[in-house]
Amino acid sequence: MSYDHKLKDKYNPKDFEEKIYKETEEKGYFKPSMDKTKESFCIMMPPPNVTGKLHMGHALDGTIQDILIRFKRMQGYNTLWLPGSDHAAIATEMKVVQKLKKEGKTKYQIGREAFLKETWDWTHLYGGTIQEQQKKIGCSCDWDRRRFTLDEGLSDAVKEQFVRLYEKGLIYKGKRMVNWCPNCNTTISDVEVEYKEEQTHLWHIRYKIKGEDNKYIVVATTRPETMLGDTAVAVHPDDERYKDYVGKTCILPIMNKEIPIIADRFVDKEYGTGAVKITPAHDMNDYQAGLRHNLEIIEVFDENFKMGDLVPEYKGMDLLEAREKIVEKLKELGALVKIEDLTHNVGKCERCKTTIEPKISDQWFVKMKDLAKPAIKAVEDGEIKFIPKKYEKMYFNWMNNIQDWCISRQLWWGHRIPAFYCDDCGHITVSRDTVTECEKCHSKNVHQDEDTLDTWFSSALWPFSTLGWPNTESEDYKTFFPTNVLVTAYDIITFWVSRMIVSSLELTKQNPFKDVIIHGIVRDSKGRKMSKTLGNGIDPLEIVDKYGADSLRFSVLSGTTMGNDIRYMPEKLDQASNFANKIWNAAKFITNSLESDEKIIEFYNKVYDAKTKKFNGEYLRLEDKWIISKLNTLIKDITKLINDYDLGIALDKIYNYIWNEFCDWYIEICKTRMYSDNEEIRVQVNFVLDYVLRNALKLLHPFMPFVTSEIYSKLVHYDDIDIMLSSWPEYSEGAKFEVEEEFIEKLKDIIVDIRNTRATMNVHPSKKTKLIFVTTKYEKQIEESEEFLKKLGFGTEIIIQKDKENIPENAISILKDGIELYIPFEELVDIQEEIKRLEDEVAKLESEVARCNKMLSNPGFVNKAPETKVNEEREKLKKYQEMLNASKDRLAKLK
RNA sequence: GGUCGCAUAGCUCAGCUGGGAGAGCAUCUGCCUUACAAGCAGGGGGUCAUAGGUUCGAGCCCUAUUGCGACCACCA
Repeated sequence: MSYDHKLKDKYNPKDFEEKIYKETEEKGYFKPSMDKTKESFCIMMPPPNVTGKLHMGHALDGTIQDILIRFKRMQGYNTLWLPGSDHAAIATEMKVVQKLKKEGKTKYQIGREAFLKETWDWTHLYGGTIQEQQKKIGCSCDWDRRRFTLDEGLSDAVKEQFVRLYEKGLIYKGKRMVNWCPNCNTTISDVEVEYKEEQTHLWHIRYKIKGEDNKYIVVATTRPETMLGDTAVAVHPDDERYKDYVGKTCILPIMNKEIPIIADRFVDKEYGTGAVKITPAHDMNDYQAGLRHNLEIIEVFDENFKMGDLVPEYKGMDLLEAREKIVEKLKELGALVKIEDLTHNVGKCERCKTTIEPKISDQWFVKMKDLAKPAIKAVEDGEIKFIPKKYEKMYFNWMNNIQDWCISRQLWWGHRIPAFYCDDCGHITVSRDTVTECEKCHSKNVHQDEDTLDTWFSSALWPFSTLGWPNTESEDYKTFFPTNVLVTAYDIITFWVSRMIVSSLELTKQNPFKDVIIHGIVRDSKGRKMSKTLGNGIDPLEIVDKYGADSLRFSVLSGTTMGNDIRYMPEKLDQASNFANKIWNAAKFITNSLESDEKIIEFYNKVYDAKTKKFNGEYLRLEDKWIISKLNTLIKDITKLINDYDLGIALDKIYNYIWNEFCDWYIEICKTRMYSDNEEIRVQVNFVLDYVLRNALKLLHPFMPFVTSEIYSKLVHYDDIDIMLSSWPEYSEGAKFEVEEEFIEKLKDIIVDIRNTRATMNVHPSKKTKLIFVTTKYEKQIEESEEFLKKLGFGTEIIIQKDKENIPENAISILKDGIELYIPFEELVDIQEEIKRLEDEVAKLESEVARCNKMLSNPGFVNKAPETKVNEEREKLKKYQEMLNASKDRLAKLK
């Protein structure tokens, strides 16, 4: 059989990336093998918002997961990477609301049912784009198992969770001060509030102390209009100024109402006047204080955030208008002490920029304290590990101070709360199925709660709802749960990761995953967050288009550490595509000159014993053993690094091996053999080139799947397996050649030294001379390198001898541990130059010897440092001393 | 305010349980050497933020200071 080994002349990712993705997906390579004899490995992709577009964060997230999946797949695991998307309640609902707005409609006009239909339509239309984009960067997920948080199965899981928690008394309905957006008419989670600096005033108002003439307490407020609802004035308990007032009452102006003066630690003595008016209905802090002190809650505004009817005069007024009127009135009454300028942060709705109003309302809550306990323990016990570990602190900090979780949202797009109210007797039924009859009074007048659940309530189930839970008998659930790894950014540890652990432990009694890999955020080259408003975002798809997916993947990972933010340097893309190009050219060179597959395979069978995994060194040359040995170590390192999730370091190591060792050194060395007339020699070197490249490509494949795939298919065909399904290289003792490796390192040094020496001596590169090696240790190896050294143009003749006899007087010496090299440059050498060079060398060696001596004469070091370290130093000293003496001798002779 | 993190070459960052300061990019020098100039061979460049402490020995451990960042809470 003959195969096509030809690579295109130029590296151009467009020629093959899309093609390879399509082919491998069609062949079903992304699906799990479901081989029962194999261990399973599963990652759940954090579901991107269905409204989302691929950004650099996704690119990083996807790349990390894809690397792990491809790595485990090659290692033979039954691998599943399950993708999907999140319905993203607010984000999606807003998109549709905006669309309706353009058409001149509101969601209330068209009604809930029609609105949901619109939203589903929108979702079907735009929801798939991010998946297509993930394919472009090479994500090898099983797309057939893709899930959506509003899928039927997942919705059942959500109901199941709600009902179970409710039945255990862990979900309750309660009043809570929430962020309310008067424009969107909904509560907003704290995360969706953005703070903006605003110019305003601090109004100082005095409240008369009851029963004392001319004694007042002055409060400072930014919101005088809420004073109508004041039910107390608070001061700090340690505040000397107000000590006498605590326990007394004062008179609320305008309302002419008597309210108590209380002491509470939340008051900041330094701020304002140190006295605060308490309006429990319209301020988070005041509400809490109100609860602590049992204060009445008086609402000042009506539902539409106009003035209520506390004072008929202001009824229906806009808040700002009312503020003016009230301030005027206070002035009139002489209660206004002063107006201070103030800049402070005001909460705004992230979507519509309306000022957020705190509001008391009925909401559903999950009691978190008890649920959090096992979740904390799982991490404490190390059953769930965070990588890097520092993020466990963040997790603990959140979990140990956990508050009850408000899960209801006044939105339509989402899982509707499965609670049903009887209009006649008010009884609440929580049920998995739709309730049409009150279970208490059998009235048919029942209606379902209008609200939906927080998006995270469904995302919390993601690791198992996607596998069929609550059906714990499903094949996928049994095979893949608990999952292995979760990959995400640190900003959602609290909202998502913690809640998945909680839900999973409560509902399945198992940990949802074992390792949580936390990566940083991709920032721009100046270190700023990428954002739409700044316009500094980098579109990963543009990069794929220009540089290819492999380069994108390389650029987000190379030189990074897990967990740290990544400053995205576009220059890395050049580095990446240069690298791909380098491999391409090397591969082109190798495959173009390949002998026939049959001959190479025949040689392979001769040199390698598959049973013992051992190379027969007799058939290999020095440099072959060296590169194979290096590869062997690399395999071990990379496997460990990926298992430890040190992906950035792993990638850089492979990069370094391929470029600096394989291309710049090994291939250069091999050229003479590749052009040899002797077929045996050619086959031998072809085999090694192919062997090393093949395995290096495998190591690189998880990182850069496309270019490795394309090249791999052009190498010698031992079998027809694509690189994706080929087996991960294994470290083998039989591929280790220790002595030679050590020698090659020396040889490299020697060559550099020869070059440098010639440069300092001003010897023209074309001028050749004899090289005299003096060694008792490496005769054999030098003999093997002879051809190579000559080819490099270093010598006309290589002489190897055991002692220093017959060395010309003025030969230049290069001293290495175990080898001395003499270059008789007599007629070319400037004696003065050589003396200078030797003097430098002596100085260098002297300082080394001094350093060793210093350490060894330090009694602390000798007595307390580990013995191995001390011996190391002793040996170094001996070595340097010898070299120093040799150099000194020579210097003396020259002089 | 609470919690956590970061500070190392001009830039972006590595640096393991404490034991002679590293990579890539940039820069400089010499090379169009038959896979690759998107390349090859070399060189220069650092008081490891500051001040103390522990230690025979600190980039690494401890304390304080300065600067930057993140998360949570809050901003009457």
